[in-house]
Amino acid sequence: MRPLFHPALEDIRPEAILYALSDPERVAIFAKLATAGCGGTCSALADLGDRVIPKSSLSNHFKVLRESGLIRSERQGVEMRNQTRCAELDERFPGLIRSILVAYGQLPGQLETMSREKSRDGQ
Amino acid sequence: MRPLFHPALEDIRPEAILYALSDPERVAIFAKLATAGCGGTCSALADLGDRVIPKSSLSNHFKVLRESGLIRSERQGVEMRNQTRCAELDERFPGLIRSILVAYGQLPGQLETMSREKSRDGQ
DNA sequence: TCAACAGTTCCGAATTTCTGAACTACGGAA
DNA sequence: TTCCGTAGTTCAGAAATTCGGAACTGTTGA
Repeated sequence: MRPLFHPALEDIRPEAILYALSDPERVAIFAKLATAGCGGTCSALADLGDRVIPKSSLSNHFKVLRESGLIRSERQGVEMRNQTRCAELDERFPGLIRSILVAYGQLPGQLETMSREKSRDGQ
Repeated sequence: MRPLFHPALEDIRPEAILYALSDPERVAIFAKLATAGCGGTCSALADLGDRVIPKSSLSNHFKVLRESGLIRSERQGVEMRNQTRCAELDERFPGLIRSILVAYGQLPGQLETMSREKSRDGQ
């Protein structure tokens, strides 16, 4: 297995982020990952409720998320641990991830403190 | 020529917005359109500096932008007038368009007053 | 009626996406 | 050590999408 590629923060491109998150399945995966308490393994995320994502497709979704800079993946024993790079990303693209998740109606609790411009003026 | 389709505000899907703006050429077009004073015709937007977009590709870019709900197109005589739907969009997806354009380093002056959560807390 | 222009549609080539099947990597049991 | 089971990756070919030149449509002005 070839080593996993993760772009450096400064190499993350907005078009890659938007492309990765223009697929509702990937958004669902990313949003679940951003939810504290989720193990972050592939198999834990395959079930979308209405359909189970084939594992080759799932693996590809993780690759797209990883190489766009949205998540970090690390092998831990037999499984893969995935976590979002939200904090870093918010530094580089302030408010971007947050407003995307809000648009999808997927803002998880953990992210509610991500951007400072949060609930300052009543909304 | 078949009539131009524009989605109603409530039918606009975030995945379509992100997909449309995951292409840097379309972002460049959209950002130019958002700039006050730009005529908004296709031919006025074909020149990207480093390359001229073929007109069939350009027409397709406009179609993607239009059908995702990002712009409104209206025939005016022989040419087509295009304008962004930023104000409406910001109502439906607060802060989204703004943070995307900021991420691309493309925030035009007109939009600086778009979102209320702007420069409230120093940045 | 015709020519010129702005933009759209068509269609074939190139690229990308999808997913089942085969494969690799690791851990545990014997 | 060898074998097995589990987690995930890679491969490969079918399907879908994108790209862009050529032909076409709609509009204005002569």
